[in-house]
Amino acid sequence: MKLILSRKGFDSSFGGCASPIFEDGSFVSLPIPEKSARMSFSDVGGNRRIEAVVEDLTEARKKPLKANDHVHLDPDLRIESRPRKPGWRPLFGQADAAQRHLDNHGVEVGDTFLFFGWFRRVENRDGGFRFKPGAPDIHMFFGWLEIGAIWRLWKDRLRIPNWASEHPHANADYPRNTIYVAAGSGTTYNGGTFHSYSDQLVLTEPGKSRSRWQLPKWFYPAVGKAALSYHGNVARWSLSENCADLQSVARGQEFVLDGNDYPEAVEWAKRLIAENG
DNA sequence: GTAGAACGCCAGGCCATTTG
DNA sequence: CAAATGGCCTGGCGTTCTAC
Repeated sequence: MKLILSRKGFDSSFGGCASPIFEDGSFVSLPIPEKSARMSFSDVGGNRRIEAVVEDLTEARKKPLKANDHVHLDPDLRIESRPRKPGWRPLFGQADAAQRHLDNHGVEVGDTFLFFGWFRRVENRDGGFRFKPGAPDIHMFFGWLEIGAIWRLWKDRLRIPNWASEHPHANADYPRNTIYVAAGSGTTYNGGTFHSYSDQLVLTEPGKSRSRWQLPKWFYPAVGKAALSYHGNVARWSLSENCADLQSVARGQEFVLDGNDYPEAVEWAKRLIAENG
């Protein structure tokens, strides 16, 4: 099995601010703006009115984001984000160079995506949201998807089932357009978002900038084995007593780790999902 | 000819610095 | 505080060079 650490949601260029962690510890990864998309912030919050949060957090900017700005809802992990058709399951679409990276690493059915993004605590003051002064910017896991099927839409002729038709990569014409479907059967599936904040979900080393990560010790690149993709340079890594520290790369969306080379990864991911999913 | 190596360029992220 | 700017980094990919 392979693990794929996947950077998704608001970042410094798309969205331009952190996704919020609320005062009760719950959080939501904000979908990135995309003009040509079919849905807006107002359409994808479901029980969580993310459009209000987005407007509050960006209103001081020159070009604030608005509730009816269109968004690319991907990965689509929360059933409650939208009214769903029967049979719905979490989906994740990828294309272009990032999809090639996944192909090159042989990502296949049975592998698991762990999605992370840029998060920061927010608080509610005078009826509006704002980032909590002094709260750190962190990279944090917010959801997962175990691959049950891969729709290689760019080369295989197949009909997208009705329940998946709203996904932004469905009936779209991206190069190497591919959709990953959550594993499962019937109404159960293995994918979703984590329910609330836990230190276990945080990648960023406390007190450091968000790209400096603190990982389990076994993450450290083993001699003769493939390192976490994009992170083969050992100078990026350092070992301390209990963990491996990593200067994560600025570039890249998907970082692949081969469970054959790092057997601890399988249990680690299972536990992360079991305890936070 | 053809496969593979070498090269240069680019995209797309984060971040330090500067500016307001 | 936030916004703008430029630097840095690494895999993808097209082009050219090299070996057979």
